[in-house]
Amino acid sequence: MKKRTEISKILSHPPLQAEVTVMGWVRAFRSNRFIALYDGSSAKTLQIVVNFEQFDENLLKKISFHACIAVTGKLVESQGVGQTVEVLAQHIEILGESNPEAYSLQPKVQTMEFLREKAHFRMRTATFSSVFRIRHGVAYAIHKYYNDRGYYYLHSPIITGSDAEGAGEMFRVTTLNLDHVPKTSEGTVDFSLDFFEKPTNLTVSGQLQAEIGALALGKVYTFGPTFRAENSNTSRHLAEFWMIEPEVAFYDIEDNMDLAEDFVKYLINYVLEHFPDDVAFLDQRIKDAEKNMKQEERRPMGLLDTLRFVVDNAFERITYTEAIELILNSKEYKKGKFEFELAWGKDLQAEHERWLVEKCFKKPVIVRNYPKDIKAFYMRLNDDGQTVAAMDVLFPGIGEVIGGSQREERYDVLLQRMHEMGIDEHELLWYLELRKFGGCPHAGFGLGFERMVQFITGMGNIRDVIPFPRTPGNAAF
RNA sequence: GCCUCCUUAGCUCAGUCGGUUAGAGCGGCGGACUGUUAAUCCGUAGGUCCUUGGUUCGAGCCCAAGAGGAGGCGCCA
Repeated sequence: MKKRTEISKILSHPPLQAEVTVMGWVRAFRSNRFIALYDGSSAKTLQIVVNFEQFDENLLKKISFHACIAVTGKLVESQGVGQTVEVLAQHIEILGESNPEAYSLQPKVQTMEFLREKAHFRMRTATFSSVFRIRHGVAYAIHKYYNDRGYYYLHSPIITGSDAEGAGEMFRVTTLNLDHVPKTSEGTVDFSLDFFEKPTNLTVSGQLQAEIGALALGKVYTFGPTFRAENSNTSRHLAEFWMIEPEVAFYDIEDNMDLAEDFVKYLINYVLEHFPDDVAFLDQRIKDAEKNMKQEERRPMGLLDTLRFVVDNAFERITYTEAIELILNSKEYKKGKFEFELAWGKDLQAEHERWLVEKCFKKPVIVRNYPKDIKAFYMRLNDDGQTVAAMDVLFPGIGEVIGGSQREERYDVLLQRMHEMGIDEHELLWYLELRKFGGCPHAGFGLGFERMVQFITGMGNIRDVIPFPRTPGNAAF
């Protein structure tokens, strides 16, 4: 294959007056003369100028929307205002035709719902290519952040024999013949004949295994797929999503909050620094879409301004008890603007979290020290005996992006909490033994990867920031 | 799991009180133009009004069931 130059390289260091060969797909062909070509390497297109009198008419007709072409020509300064350089085409080859009469995408704004059903084509659009470039950037930045700080990447298992995490409904993993399920003499499923000789599921969290790592390697993180079989139908939930779970020995809840805040700010900064064109495009895309919307439906701030604001300001840190008081004393609550009643001991509803973030503080909020009864068994009991050292990081628009805690390192207290919450201690003997032998204070959290990408890209639906979303009733592609 | 809304041309939608031949923009196709940036201008084709059943002289419109989709809530990341 002839050597090609990537569009991003041409745009960043233009080899003016040199002959270049570019290969990519047609985003637009205007006036039978100007091709906007993209090849995935940049959010920007490269303008190809075609002197149509010099080319065969049949060839020109095949330069249609999303057709794949190779162009050789001289790179020159552009005469137009929309771009700095352009290629004067000397030779054009059609690598892959795209018959516009039959092709399902069109050069116009199409709805996210329509494009979601065309997942094999949607990545070709400007919006989705920007989203997935940024998604890659966030993933890379996660590894870079932890690697640069001496953390070890720990691979927690995807198939788990434990169903005690309590993080949600699980997907069963089995090789049993579902048409003829073997039964025990009691009539229950005989899992001793299954592949693992016991019931197994897809993981809902790598946290408990990460704790094993933290108590040996000091600082670890997991970053992998997790699965929840909840029948969740919202723009913030997926059945298959990716989660980052750092776990750190000798960290308490304060250290944990510092880490969470520093971490997410780093990720946003990384994208702002390395993907400015993509962020600018998505920012403009949202502004264009909001032109036809009422004032109250628009975002309070543009995407770029929101990201800069989050990076430049300290997150608000309050306790659960303070949060309850703020909400109960708010004029909105007194006027009955909230759907759900609130009282100490009840979990904050989405509307309460949104009020704290978007109305009260107008910035990300970390809420800590929740009542023990509404949180998981492994969270460390505070001295008041009523609350646990849990923390949630709440973001505007998408709510909870991080949930974490200082873990209960005291064997007796942990055992007691497991009994209180009906957790079978025999299932988690290994977890208890971590406390019995060489235990120490430690803490960690889980960051929802797609929720983070959703926030950074400003996409309204989490299904549009993962290439192939899995949701109830949908596992296409 | 619960609640609400939607389904009309390839796409996005309009369609009045139930009334004759189903409307627009974009896209496609044909042509004109040629330094465009969502190019522009002229012309043109394109419809199982989601499906099934019902009410009615008459249904895109009303009723019922089903299918598909979206939004909100809960669960959480």
